[in-house]
Amino acid sequence: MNKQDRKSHESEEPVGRRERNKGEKLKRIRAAAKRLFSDQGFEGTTTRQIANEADIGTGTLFLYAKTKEELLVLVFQEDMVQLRDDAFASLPGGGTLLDEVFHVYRAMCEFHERDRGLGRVYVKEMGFVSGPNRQVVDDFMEGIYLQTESRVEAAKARGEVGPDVPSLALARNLFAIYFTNLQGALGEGVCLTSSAYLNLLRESLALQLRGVATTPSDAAADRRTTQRNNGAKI
Amino acid sequence: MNKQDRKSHESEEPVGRRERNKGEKLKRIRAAAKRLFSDQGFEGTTTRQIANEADIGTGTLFLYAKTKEELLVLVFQEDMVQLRDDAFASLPGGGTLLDEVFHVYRAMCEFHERDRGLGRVYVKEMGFVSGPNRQVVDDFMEGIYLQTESRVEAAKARGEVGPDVPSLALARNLFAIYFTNLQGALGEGVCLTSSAYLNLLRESLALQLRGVATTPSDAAADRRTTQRNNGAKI
DNA sequence: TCCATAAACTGATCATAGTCATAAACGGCT
DNA sequence: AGCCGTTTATGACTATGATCAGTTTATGGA
Repeated sequence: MNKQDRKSHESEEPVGRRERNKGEKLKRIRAAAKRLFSDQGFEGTTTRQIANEADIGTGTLFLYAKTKEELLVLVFQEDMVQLRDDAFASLPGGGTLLDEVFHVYRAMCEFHERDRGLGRVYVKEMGFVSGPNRQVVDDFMEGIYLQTESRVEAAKARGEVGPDVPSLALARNLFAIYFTNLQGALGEGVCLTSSAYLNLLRESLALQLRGVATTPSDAAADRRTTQRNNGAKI
Repeated sequence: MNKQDRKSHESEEPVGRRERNKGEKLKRIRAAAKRLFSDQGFEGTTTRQIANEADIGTGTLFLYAKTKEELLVLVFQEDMVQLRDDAFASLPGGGTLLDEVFHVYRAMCEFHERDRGLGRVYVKEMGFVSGPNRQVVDDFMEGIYLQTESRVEAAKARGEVGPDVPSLALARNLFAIYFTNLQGALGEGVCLTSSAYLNLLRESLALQLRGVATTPSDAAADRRTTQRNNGAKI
């Protein structure tokens, strides 16, 4: 409260020197971690190197990230949020829901293929981040789900998806399918941008949309959906 | 080849002392790791403790498991394979495919709930095991998929599932849904045996089976499927 | 039986993630 | 300004996963 008073008549800065310093350091840490992880990989980089590059003490680093893995989260967050929103923003019009979902997840695959080592650690740690950076991951997922739900709603409006289908649950299932495929492919040596892999992913996503019904009526509608292959040549 | 010759006329043992010793040690390591991980958790146990309990040198341990995580794989393998096969073997007759799949994954959830710390590490490492123990994980997954496919085929025979549905892809998707739900629940504090969580899981699996179609025709058939709640009380 | 080779074993040693007691920097108060 | 409680910074230190050069043990042939 005093801080607010002070701020109002002494400075236009929204924060004191303390906060500002903290922000600066965090930025430096992010930059250092990003550069070093990219250059030397995750395991090839030591926390000391990062601390050094960020020009802080080795102990200080762990005030900003409880573990080395959290540093990675810190780094990836920026890129991934950007990527996610770009992918959703660049959806070409006139496609099916499958086309749209595949478009997004393909973009993510392409991203991870660029640095598989980092991708591996990221995928591994994603689910088990705790502390303040937990929020970062949660927000990222929230964004995925919200934007997917929005596409699902649009598909409902087109009559492509039944009105009683739970959007969030569907979004979560689609992500689960993407994520587990990703995990498998990163674990083995499978190339995430090979058409073999991408087709597999697309078919898996299609299967979630198609369901399991016997009726040949919507099997036709579905075949229409499945065959538009969106540039992934066999 | 010489080994075979020798074996045939000098001893009934299928292996020499060397092999036998190796087997013995592996057993001791497994037992030690199991006991210590259970008692003290994964992170609370040091590799030295395990080596000590198994009565081998600290360096020897790493001849049997390249990393500490591989020790975990070693331990879980026994339990999980057993659990998996028990779960499939104990399927009550007369249920839908959803009932059957849910039965299996619920059993696994119950198992992991007993030791969440171990479960967390297991889920984390599962996908990225390399070296000789990679095979252990692959075999486990193979078993899941094969047995699930077999249930899918049965469902096809009942007319519950369309004949053109790819069994393996479906099995993989169902596992993906289970696995990602598990990961999320272990990451947060969510109880894996709470009916809230189990219902969520069941609904997610149901959604994969139901698909996204508008047709109310099989929505009816599906509702029948979904409501049999298999003991998970709300 | 004895030797030569290869395989398996070992604990001292290393590398590094993460801790902690201490110190510096800060902000509010008089 | 000058003091005081609080937050932030620091690097020596600890704990532990993993390695490796040297040793032991098994094996198969002479």
